[in-house]
Amino acid sequence: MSNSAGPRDLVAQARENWKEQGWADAASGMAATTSIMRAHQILLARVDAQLRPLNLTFARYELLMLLSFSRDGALPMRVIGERLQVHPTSVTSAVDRLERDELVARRQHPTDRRAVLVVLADTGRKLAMRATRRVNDHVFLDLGISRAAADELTDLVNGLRRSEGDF
Amino acid sequence: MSNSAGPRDLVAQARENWKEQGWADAASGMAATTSIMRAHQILLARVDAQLRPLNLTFARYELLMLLSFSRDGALPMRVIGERLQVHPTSVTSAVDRLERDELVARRQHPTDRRAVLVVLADTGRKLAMRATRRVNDHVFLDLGISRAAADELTDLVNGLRRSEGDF
DNA sequence: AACATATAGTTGGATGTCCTACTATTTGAC
DNA sequence: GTCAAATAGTAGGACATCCAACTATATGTT
Repeated sequence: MSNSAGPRDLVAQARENWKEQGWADAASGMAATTSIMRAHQILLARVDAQLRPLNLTFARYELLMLLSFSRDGALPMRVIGERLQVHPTSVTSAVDRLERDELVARRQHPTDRRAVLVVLADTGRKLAMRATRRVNDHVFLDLGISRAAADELTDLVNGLRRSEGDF
Repeated sequence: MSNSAGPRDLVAQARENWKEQGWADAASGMAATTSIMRAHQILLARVDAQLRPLNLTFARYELLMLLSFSRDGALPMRVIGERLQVHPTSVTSAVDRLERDELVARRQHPTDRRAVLVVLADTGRKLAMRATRRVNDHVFLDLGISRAAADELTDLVNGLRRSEGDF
C-alpha cells in the first residue's frame, strides 16, 4: 500500500517494503546504503561529464592530483594504491592509460627493483590544473546542497569510514 | 605543510590542499564528493561480500528485489531501468546473467512487441530471500554508524537527489 | 649463505556502467 | 493510410573495480 499519493521516491518506497516485510530494524541501513549508491552515481556522472572533454575520468584525475600534490611529482604504485584505497590492479590499469596519453611515465625505483615509480609529466600537471578548474567550477562549487549540508555529509561518512578502519 | 601530527585522513588532507591552492570555495563540495565515493566503495564491498557466496552482486540483487516487490513478479526492461535508474544496456547485462542462472526469464510483452518482460522465477524469489537475510543481518542492521546517523545521511542525500530531479 | 615468506606489479577474467550505433515496432502528424 | 519520429532492446566498445594466479625481488630466520 503506497500508491495513493505514491512516493515517487524509490528509497522511501524500499523502506516501506522493508517495514512491511518485518525488516524494520534493517530499514535505515538499507535506505542509507541505497542513498549512497545513488549519490555516487550522480556525482560520478557530473564529474566525469566535466572530465570527458579532457579525455580523463575521475579515477585518472584523482591519480594525477595525487601526484601533483606529492613532493616530487612521483610516487610508487603501491603508495598510490594505498592513498586512493584501490586494488593494485586498478592502479596498473589507470597508470596504463595515463601513460598511453603521456600524462605520466613509469620509472625505475632507485632502491627497490620490484617497485615502479609513476612520474607526473608536464602535460599531466597542466591537464590536471585544467581539469580541476572545470570540476571546481561546474561541480564542487555547488553540489546542489548547501555547503553546510555537504560538510555534514562528509562528517557522517567519516563515521562509516572510521568503522572501516580508514583512520 | 600538513605532516606534523599529519592527518592520515585523505579527505581532510585533500581539503587542506584545496585551501592552500586558493580553492577554498570548492573544498566542501570536493570533500563531500570524495567521501561519497569512498562510502560507496565501502558499502558495495560489504554487500557484495555477503552476496558472493550466492553468486549474486548488488546490481543483480536489486533487480531481483524489484521484481519480487512488483505485483506480478514481472516487469518490462524499460521499467526496470527507470526504477533502478540505470542505463538500458545495464539492464540487458544484468538480466543476461540472471537468466543464465535461471533466476529470471525473458517473456514476450502481451501488447507491445518491442518490449521484453522479465519474469521472476521461483528459484530467483527464493534466492532473493536468502540474500536479503544475509545482507540485512550482516550489513544493513549495523552500518557502523548509529541508526540516526544513517537516517541523516539518507536525508542529506535526498537534497542531492532533489537537485538531480529524482523526485 | 640458504631457504621460506612477504611484498610489488602485472596479466587474465568476471562484472558493472555508460556511450554510440543499429534493429524492430509503435505513435503521431499530415 | 503513410511516412517521419519516438521508443524498446541489444550489440560492441571503453573504462573501472575486484579477484586469483604468477613473476620478480626483498627480507628475515636459522
